[in-house]
Amino acid sequence: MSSRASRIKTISIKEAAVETNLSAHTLRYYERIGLLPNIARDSNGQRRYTADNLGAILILIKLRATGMPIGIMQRFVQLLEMGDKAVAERRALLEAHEKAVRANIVELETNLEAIITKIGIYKDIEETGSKTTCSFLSPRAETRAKTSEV
Amino acid sequence: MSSRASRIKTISIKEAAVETNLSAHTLRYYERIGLLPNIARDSNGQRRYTADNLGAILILIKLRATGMPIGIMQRFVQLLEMGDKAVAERRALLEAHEKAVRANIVELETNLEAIITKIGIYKDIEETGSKTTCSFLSPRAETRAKTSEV
DNA sequence: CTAAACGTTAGAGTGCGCTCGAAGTCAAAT
DNA sequence: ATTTGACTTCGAGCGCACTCTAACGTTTAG
Repeated sequence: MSSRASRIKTISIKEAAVETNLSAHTLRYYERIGLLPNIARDSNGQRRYTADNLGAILILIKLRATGMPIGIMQRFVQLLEMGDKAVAERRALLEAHEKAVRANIVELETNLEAIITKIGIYKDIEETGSKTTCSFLSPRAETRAKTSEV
Repeated sequence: MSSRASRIKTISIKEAAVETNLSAHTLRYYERIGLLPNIARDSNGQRRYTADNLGAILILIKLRATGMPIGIMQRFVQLLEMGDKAVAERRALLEAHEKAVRANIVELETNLEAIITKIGIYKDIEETGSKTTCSFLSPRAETRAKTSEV
């Protein structure tokens, strides 16, 4: 195999920040709290990010973007550090998260439905100039009198 | 029309909390910050919630559950208080929110895809007992050597 | 030689959305 | 008469995920 020293291309924290769309502050923060172990340093003690590091960061970003709390991400990274013998646990963790995200999406869609219905009611009001008492569209109010109209 | 006094059924804050799944604390908080104007009081100064109030709360909850920031909700409530002459603005606000929520759902789905792919990779590892170098499934790492495996 | 540009650390601060605590009022139950 | 319990206000506190500051070190350009 080939490995005579650091033939591997690495990038600075600033470049990594650009690549990942995180701030350098956040990259350091993630490292501090254990989400990014094994970030190499150069002779001046400055961080050098490898392609693998970036790959790891990108998946962490996806986990965050889907609402995984930092605490669970820390657990996930711990499992990563345990190597193949923790693959099953890692999978279980991700599957639990998948379930949570799916539930979240369903909740968003359901609530969005109701909001869209409300938009429709506003359209009607704008067109007819007043509230067409079409009460089955709105479970309450909006077809009502003065108080607490929605 | 019928309205001889308070023939309208109202409920206490505790009951409203149960109905809405918010805490009484949160109901008071929402009122304080202007999300719930016009909550009536009884002779002892205690809050009494009408069905219309509950209706309003329920839609506020849907807005929050879809990620609308409190600040925008305050604006929405202001528009509500202006009555029909602000219907168009209200609709615009909700339509902007609809757009944001749709974008959010798409983002969740996209990221979830990537996570599910990773779950698939873990399944493979569990089955074959090692990493089948099938690099097109994983844009990086996981099919790699020791460092920063994901 | 100095200044700018970039990095480092430890720790403090921020913004959001609640959540709670303290001190007080009131009414019904004992 | 007093206790219980639900309510009130106001302000402080909390958890999360950053985000920034201060003080300092190193490298490069003029």
